[in-house]
Amino acid sequence: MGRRKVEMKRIEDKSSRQVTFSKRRNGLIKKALELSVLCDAKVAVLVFSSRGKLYQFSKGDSLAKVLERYRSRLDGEIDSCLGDVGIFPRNLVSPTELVQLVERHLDSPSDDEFSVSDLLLLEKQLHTALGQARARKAELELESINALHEKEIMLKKEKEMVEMKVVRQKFSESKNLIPLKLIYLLLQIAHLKKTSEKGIHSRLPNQQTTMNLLH
Amino acid sequence: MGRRKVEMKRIEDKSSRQVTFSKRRNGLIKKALELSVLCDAKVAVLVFSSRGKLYQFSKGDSLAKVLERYRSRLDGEIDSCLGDVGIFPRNLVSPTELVQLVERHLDSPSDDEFSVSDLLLLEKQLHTALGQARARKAELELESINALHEKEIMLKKEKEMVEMKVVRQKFSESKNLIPLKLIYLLLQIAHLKKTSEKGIHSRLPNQQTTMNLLH
DNA sequence: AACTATTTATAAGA
DNA sequence: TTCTTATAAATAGTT
Repeated sequence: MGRRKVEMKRIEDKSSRQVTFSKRRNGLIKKALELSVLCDAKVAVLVFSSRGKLYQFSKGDSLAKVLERYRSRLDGEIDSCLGDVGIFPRNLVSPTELVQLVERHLDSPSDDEFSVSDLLLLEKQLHTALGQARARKAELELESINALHEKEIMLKKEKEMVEMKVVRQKFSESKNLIPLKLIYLLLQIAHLKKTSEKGIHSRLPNQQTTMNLLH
Repeated sequence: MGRRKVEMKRIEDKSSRQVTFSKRRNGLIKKALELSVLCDAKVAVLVFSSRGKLYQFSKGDSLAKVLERYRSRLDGEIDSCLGDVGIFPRNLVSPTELVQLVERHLDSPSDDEFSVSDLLLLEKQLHTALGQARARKAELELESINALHEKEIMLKKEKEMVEMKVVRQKFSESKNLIPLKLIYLLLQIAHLKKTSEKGIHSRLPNQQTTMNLLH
């Protein structure tokens, strides 16, 4: 819809490709807004320029929620850390061995003072706190891409505080800390596997600290 | 762009809202396709109708990758690890049922506990796996320099160092044995959830076995 | 689901 | 880049 019809293929001229990108990106986001408003739908649009810059739109829900919703439908995606946790023992013991181990344990469980409900509660709390921080952060990001970084810092600190609060509280109540330690290790491994596979550059507790924990 | 101009507000008539939704959704996705082709960009569009049905488009990358890219900017991965651990049991059985199931196993008398040397071996194995993953990750990290990410990493480190400090302190006070059984239960449940949800081949003890163990 | 009168998006030009 | 404008494209209301 311009002076002439354009072929549907990559625009070779860099300059006009840039101009078209800018115009059409705005157009797409406008259309997305209209769709969400007129039809009361939840819409998310993510656009990465070829240079990697991100433009986004979402309405009807925080983008985080839209993504969360999408993730819950994902099929082949190894997206959950539990999936990763699930794989890892295969590298340590054979499946058969593992089955035997588990069966032996379940057939004659021990009297463990550790409360599973405590652990589940803690995890639930963590999940809630993190989810809230995450959703709020996403909202703020949508407001201002330019102010993203400063807000990120603030939110991280906020999130950190919430996390620490829960962790501290839980630890102070618990007499049995080891299970969390192991789970933490599992999560670390899952995380590291995931990030190294996908080339994501975020980090877990640094090496030195973790080493100390282990010995 | 029709017979008359429409106000930018929710269409009240349900039928015409549905028609408009369908038309504009297709339009939006077409526009997204054009943008990605003409300008060589990575574009993802997610649309949820008000009844929750998902329509999507992505090009230039698998949608999963686009989302992953977004997620990597949004959150540290460990957040989602914890988050996923936190929510996983819900889809399997009710939280209450789950807690009861697990506790029933744990509360029974024990005559078969893992030895300390078994646990030490497991830790050693975990440590090895962690180290390997970390090495792979370090390689990848050398490749990419991104100022924003660097800052994110620093923040993350800071946060996690504080966390680990607390964790380490607490652990140093503790000398408990590790309830491996709990870990295995978690793994089983995770696996069950995964296989039942996603219909993926078994990786851990197979589903039948695990089911039998749980009931 | 088609049709078409109109509005809207945008390609090229300034 | 931004604006202008001719034209292509999308679509609201109709059939």
